[in-house]
Amino acid sequence: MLVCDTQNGRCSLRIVETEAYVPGDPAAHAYRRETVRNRSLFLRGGHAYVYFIYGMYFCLNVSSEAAGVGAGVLLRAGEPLEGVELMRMRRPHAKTADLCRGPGKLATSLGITRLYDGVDLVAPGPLWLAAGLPPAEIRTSVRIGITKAVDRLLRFYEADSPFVSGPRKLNV
DNA sequence: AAGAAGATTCGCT
DNA sequence: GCGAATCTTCTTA
Repeated sequence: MLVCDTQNGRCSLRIVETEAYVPGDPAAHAYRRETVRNRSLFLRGGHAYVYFIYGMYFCLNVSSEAAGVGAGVLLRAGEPLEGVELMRMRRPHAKTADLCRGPGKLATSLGITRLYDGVDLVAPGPLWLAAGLPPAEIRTSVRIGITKAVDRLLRFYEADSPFVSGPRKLNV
């Protein structure tokens, strides 16, 4: 689960879809070198990397390797748990099932901005990861929206979740 | 110094 | 299904 506290209250969700961006991966933001933008990917696993994309959306990653390596897991979709009303205020036109269906939507619904970049997600703070109900079955597919390393099966999603974004074909 | 691309979403056709 | 919105960052000249 992912929990986010803001001035307006608490929101939480159960993570149902992720994508891995691994060391040596041409599609990864950390592929070339450490920069001001991607430095959080180089923190010890469990830190937030929040970036701004397409001039309007934020996306949240969890760094996933030892300090200095540079890798992360993009949180693509979640099942809303706490704070559904607050999420609805942030995305007034979305149906409940769509509140966190997609990386930009997920960040918007939870109120995640670059202010959360670099936060330790396994320590007390405004944003953290918590244990939740594990998925019954995890499936894989190619990653969505990238142009490099397009064949790698590094997208992971809960098989039967209605809160997953994008295609749900088995191992494609 | 300038330009293009980008781990997306939404609205319209 | 397609294109616009919108801006930061990195690359190239």
